Amino acid sequence: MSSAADKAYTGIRSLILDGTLPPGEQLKEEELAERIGVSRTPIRDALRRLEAEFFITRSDSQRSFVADQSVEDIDEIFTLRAMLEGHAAARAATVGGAALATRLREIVDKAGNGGDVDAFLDHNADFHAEIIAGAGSDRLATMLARLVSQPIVHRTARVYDKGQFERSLFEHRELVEAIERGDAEWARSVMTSHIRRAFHVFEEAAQALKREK
Amino acid sequence: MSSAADKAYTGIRSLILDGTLPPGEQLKEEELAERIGVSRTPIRDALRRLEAEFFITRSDSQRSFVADQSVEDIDEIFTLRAMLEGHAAARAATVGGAALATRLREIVDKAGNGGDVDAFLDHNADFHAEIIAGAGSDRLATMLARLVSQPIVHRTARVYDKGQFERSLFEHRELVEAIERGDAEWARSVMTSHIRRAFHVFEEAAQALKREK
DNA sequence: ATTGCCAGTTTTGTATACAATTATTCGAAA
DNA sequence: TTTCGAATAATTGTATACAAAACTGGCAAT
Repeated sequence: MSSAADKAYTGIRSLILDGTLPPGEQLKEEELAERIGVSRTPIRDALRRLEAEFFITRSDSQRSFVADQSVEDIDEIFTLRAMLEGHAAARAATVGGAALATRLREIVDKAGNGGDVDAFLDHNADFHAEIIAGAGSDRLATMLARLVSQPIVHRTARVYDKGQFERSLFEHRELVEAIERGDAEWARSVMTSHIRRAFHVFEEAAQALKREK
Repeated sequence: MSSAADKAYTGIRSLILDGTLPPGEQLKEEELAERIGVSRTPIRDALRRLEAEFFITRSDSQRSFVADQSVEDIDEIFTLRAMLEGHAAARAATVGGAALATRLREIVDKAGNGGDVDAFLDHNADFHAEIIAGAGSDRLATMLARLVSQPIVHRTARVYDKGQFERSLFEHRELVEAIERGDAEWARSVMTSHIRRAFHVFEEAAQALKREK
């Protein structure tokens, strides 16, 4: 991908993810351009992209703001994700066949069951990507990509403890089994629960964090 | 909205909708700029927007092409739309309350039951917009807006006959009733059928068109 | 005190020139 | 004929200057 626009995209994204630009903050093209070290043109591109991915919202007068991340917003994202990805799993079970099941099993087998957060995140990303690809729907894949690039989704896994990693892996294995047998509704259910559970883990962690303060 | 970018967006959209730019055709920024009468900058904006709405796709080297519209593509769009809008209806039934039901009933009552295609399209757009707004989920609304702006969705109603308009109105009334009673699953089912039926109407019309040739 | 409006400031929109990348053509070698 | 590569053309990317629009603050009228 083009260098400056990519730099702008990842740069702004990082500033949002690490909290430098908090929710509600206005994003000014010129300021960002100076900060990232590119001109306004690639910044504008990046803002459009981030808007498509729900990272930022635009006012009616075209001003950009960092999107909210209230618990309601997160709930909304997880709900949509559960629905869309449940659908992806169902379709994958229908059209993926044995080949998909084999690829998924390989990914699951490679996953260490240790507590390495980054290793789990890699495995998790691979696994979900394979299922989404297996569903064979470009638009579905695009919509999910836009939803899942949301900051909060990334952070959720950080609050997982060892037991939750294991539980996730167990669910992944069950999903492989469902897909192996071509049972669409089983696959959908497992995926839906898998994602809804992730939401509640996050929710509890967020509340615990709030109590600490 | 800004004038040139808007002109570019609607201009390119029209060129795609009326078939001047057929599926698969490459869109060249400079050529479009000349054609529409603006510079490349607003054209680029418009292309990004049209990409978000699945009107165009980009190659790995960032070249833009008019998106395919095979029956499979249409099926995919209607399937996603049925799922998302079914969810919207369910949520609307849960959170919308009597106020939403009243607004919906007004829209339905205002709809003439004659065969005026444009009048029906207006009513239909209003009705669905009200339900989506009633669901109170910005991201869901955004995703649906992107899906439904697809060319084919617009064209579907054109092939409706009088009986199908009446059937649509009937379903709208049933939806109001479900929302009035706060029955989320009833609302979801009616909406899902409503949209899936629309798909099959389109599908048949497409096949009939093919046979004529 | 409140409202409305005007001037100044800030921010985004647009055009355009040039740079970088990607595709294509054409000819030479196998 | 086919394939490879270099030259050339076509296309998209980026920076920048200027235009247009939106916001802000203060002042006047009520």
